[in-house]
Amino acid sequence: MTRTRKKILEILETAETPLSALGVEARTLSSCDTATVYRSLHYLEEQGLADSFVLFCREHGTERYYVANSAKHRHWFHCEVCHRFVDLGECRVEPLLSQMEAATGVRIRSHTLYATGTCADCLHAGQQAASRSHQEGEYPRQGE
Amino acid sequence: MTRTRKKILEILETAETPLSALGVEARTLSSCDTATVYRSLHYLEEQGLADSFVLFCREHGTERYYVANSAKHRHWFHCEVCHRFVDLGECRVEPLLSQMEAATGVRIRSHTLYATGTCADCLHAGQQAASRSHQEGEYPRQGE
DNA sequence: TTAAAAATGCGAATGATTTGCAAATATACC
DNA sequence: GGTATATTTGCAAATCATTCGCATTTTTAA
Repeated sequence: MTRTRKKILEILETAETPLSALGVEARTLSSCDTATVYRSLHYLEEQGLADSFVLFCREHGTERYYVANSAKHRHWFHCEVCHRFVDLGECRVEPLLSQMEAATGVRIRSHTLYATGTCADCLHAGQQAASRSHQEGEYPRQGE
Repeated sequence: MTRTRKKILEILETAETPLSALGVEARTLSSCDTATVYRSLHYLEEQGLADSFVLFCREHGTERYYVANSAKHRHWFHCEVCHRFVDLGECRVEPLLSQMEAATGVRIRSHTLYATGTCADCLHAGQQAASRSHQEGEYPRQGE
């Protein structure tokens, strides 16, 4: 493995949350070219050293986020207000997916699950705002 | 609601699978401009009449797919070989998400879950190919 | 060390999605 | 119903993440 790829893998491993390609590039202090970052991330994913998922948010648009695959597979929450990720813990949908596989005859190779909404911090900030302005209402819950 | 938006909603409602914006445009027989299709899909989603999720696949890259929100929220499987969607049935992760909400203090507004791999049809085609060529192996199962 | 293979940097290209603006359509009001 | 106002549509140009071609540099294998 090349120096560049090692460095990028290390960035993913030490990050506490998923990173976009641009986030990774920033953490190399722009010592790697953008194209190289993308190619390295693809490489790491092919090698099973990284996982990724695509997420859309108003602020950042559609971007792909990467996490190191060193620990157990986890799922993430993305705050629509502050745009930070919150760890939702280890994957617990495997059993459901196995049932779906059995029911439909498909062979699942990978899955993507994430949730979006408002994180605890922003929720508190919002409630304070609500008590001041009486404007805050309930967010309807919807799936995707 | 305008004629255009009605037509696009109807396209989503009669589609058996999620559609990309370009898929929707094709089904209007290109009678709507691309920008209008995108704007209408955004409108329908804002109104809660449609849901969407972003999916990456080798063949089509990163695209956003839309489904009508008339029926119960469902989850989808995307075949990496033939690129068709397979219905995985009604959402069954709500209870898990509620637990995650309680554990982390976040407020979930929406979630995305889909799986990718090989559909039953392509699996059979692949097995036939395997019995001829002795090339087909196991796909490692991984999450995202 | 040394040739061949693979990776990197740079700049240009791609492709989905968005935006500005003028024309067309829908809605509100008389 | 008919007109004024607000909203939507079409077209073309712009964005933005991501990818690609190609010359140069780094790795790998012998």
